[in-house]
Amino acid sequence: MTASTTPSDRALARRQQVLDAAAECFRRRGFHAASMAEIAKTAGMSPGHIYNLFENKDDIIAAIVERDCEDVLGRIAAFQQEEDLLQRMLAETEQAIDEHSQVAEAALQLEVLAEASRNPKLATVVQQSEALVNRKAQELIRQSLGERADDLPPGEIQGRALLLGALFNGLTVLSVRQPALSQHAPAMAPVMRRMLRVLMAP
Amino acid sequence: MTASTTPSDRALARRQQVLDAAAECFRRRGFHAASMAEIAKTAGMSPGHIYNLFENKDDIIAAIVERDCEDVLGRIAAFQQEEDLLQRMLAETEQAIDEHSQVAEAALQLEVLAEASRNPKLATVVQQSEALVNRKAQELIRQSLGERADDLPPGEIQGRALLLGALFNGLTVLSVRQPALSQHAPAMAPVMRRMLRVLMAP
Amino acid sequence: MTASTTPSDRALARRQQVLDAAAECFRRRGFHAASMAEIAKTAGMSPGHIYNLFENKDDIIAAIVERDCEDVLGRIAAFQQEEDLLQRMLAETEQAIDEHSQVAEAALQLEVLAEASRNPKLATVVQQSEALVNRKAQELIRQSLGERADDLPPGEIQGRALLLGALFNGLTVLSVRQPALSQHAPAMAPVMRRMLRVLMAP
Amino acid sequence: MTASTTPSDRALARRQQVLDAAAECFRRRGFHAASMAEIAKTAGMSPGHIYNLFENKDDIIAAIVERDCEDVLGRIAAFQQEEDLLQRMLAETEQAIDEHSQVAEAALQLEVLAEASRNPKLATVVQQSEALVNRKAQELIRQSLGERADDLPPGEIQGRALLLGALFNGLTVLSVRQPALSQHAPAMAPVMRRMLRVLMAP
DNA sequence: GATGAATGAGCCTTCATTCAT
DNA sequence: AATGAATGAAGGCTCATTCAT
Repeated sequence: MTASTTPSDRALARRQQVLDAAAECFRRRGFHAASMAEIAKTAGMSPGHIYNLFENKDDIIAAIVERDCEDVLGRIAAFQQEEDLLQRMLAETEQAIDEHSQVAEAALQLEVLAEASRNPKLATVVQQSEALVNRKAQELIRQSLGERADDLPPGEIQGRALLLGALFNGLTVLSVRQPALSQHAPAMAPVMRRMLRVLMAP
Repeated sequence: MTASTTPSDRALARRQQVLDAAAECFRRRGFHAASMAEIAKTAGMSPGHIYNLFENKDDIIAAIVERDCEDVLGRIAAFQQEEDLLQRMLAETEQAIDEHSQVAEAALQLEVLAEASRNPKLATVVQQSEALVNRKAQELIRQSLGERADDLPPGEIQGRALLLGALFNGLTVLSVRQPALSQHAPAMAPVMRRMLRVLMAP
Repeated sequence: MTASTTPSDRALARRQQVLDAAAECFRRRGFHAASMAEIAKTAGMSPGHIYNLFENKDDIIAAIVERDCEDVLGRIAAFQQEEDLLQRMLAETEQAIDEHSQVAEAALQLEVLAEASRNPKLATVVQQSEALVNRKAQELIRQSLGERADDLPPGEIQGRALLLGALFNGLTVLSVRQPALSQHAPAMAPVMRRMLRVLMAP
Repeated sequence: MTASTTPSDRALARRQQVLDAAAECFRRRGFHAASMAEIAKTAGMSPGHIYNLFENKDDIIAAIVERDCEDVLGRIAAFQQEEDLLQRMLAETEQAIDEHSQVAEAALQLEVLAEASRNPKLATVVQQSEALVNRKAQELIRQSLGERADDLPPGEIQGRALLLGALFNGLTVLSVRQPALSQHAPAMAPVMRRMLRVLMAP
């Protein structure tokens, strides 16, 4: 009758609870400083039970990265519906800058990346996520270019997609390096728009 | 007796030893995984003695950040001697991309930033460093613009400087997200050059 | 309805399943390293249900010891049918040595004994088992001696039975101390036969 | 000046403290039930410091086994000075039986052996110890036989040494299987003497 | 200045056991 | 009878930091 309370579904819901709790703790304290005990308490379950849902602490960040990746892909997909991509991006530049400037979220992302550079399993997840996002970014650029995409030299689209990623990732870094950054969003927006045109227009 | 081995000088040299050792360990293992014992061994002194030179472990990364900052400022200063800045940057784009793609170094930087978002003392150091670098970046841009700098709307230079920083920091992130990145440097270079023109030319 | 699947009978069969699974796990991993979860999985039932059949983990080894004891008693009883016990034992010495040199089985027995020295409940089971086996050993020796048994000083039979037990238990220990032992079985057999004569012949 | 307080010597003394404490705890609670915290407390030092002296908990039993082995070898060596070995052994049979019947010590030995069957590092230590003791046992037997040793078939000495070991190890097992064993020492002694003659006399 | 022995809090993880269903 | 989700105590081990020498 109730497909939503299938054992597996329950476990899935519990996993989400843990992921939410862990993300919160990681943001608050950092990955290493957040203890499993704290995560368990935040998730409203016992430390031991977390290990029925995840292999270990590393497995939790890996799952967070995967979930975030799906989230990003979803947002990109929604974007792709847009008629004139570039116009939309230019219209929302200030907002995009703000979104990439949430310090707590940024810190978590940076820490995950640092961790990934030494944890092979996490590295795999991160790189596969990135590969998916990069592919979508290329699609976005092609879509924005329309038929003129075919005239570009090989590698050009890839180069643009990478730098588009770098630009937004760079904002994330800046938000930690200069938490006052948000005050400068108005100053950055016009310049940003010019860069977006370079990346997405012919 | 000998002025060159004044206690203070000796201590300074010892500090450098520790900083070198710590940077090496941090790059190799990460900030949290590198133990004081390992750092002490690498630096060729006892763990206890490190505490005569630094207040604690956090203090060591703070000092590393400061030293790195001075290094960057020095390189920027050398750059400022250049006649035609933009030409030089365009000529060295590939090399600049490569330099920002050293994974181990990148990981350490990201970890430091993540740490800084939760450690006020480190945050201060990071933000002051960033402020200095940002000021230099603005000088660079002004210099590149020449007298036309004065025609720009207020905040424009700051916006450019910030995005210039974001772009390079973004490459650092990318080098962790896509360690295969270096293969794409040739594809990125032409696009990168166009972006540099947007940021540094009138 | 069907007498052969009476609740009690079913429970008994389930208990055997658990004992088989547990013995296997204990042999493979050791008593402490074998988890109830693993035993349950091996037995093809849930961890929770094991607690409907046994009071706790200790209770399981106790039951294994009891079962093993019955097994040994059965084999001794079969032996007792023999016309000339001593001849039979001398004929099968090599085989007996081999049987007592199975490392995995030996390890489990030693572990159980160690455990018994601190767990009163298990101690009771072990000591009662041993008492039964010892009585049978005395019968065996008496049978082998025939009417000459009556000429022996009091306690002599008990002394022989104990040392007979010690000798075989010693082989078990040796099989762990020297896993290469089986290579030496041929060297031990002749000596062993002389010792058996000392213990079982007049 | 004081060679006995050399750093290395101090560490050695600390190690002995730990070994004494650990042996006591292991005898009292068993290897798995004895916690490092308890051992540390018994040894009068912090848990952390034990890890400056030993690699881990397993390393501690390994060291205990090695120390015990040296102890046994020492006692055998003292025995070897004896003019008439067999006479001495026959004279001290009751005492030897008693010595091998200390339940607590026996339990520890059995547990170590069980552990060794699954822990390769410990297995190495146990087997090397056993090899040394076995060699000494062969020497003992040769010495007892005098020149008649040369008339024996090859392997005979080894067979005797192994069974000599088995016999005493068997007593250790019996002391756990039948803690009341000591009451039977008088009954066992005469039989034991005959077995010793079989093993050590021509 | 320099050592390194020593501390002890705290972490991740495991697992026997329980209980609602 | 049977499940398996859930608990929570406890364990081995690490490591920043201190301090007597």
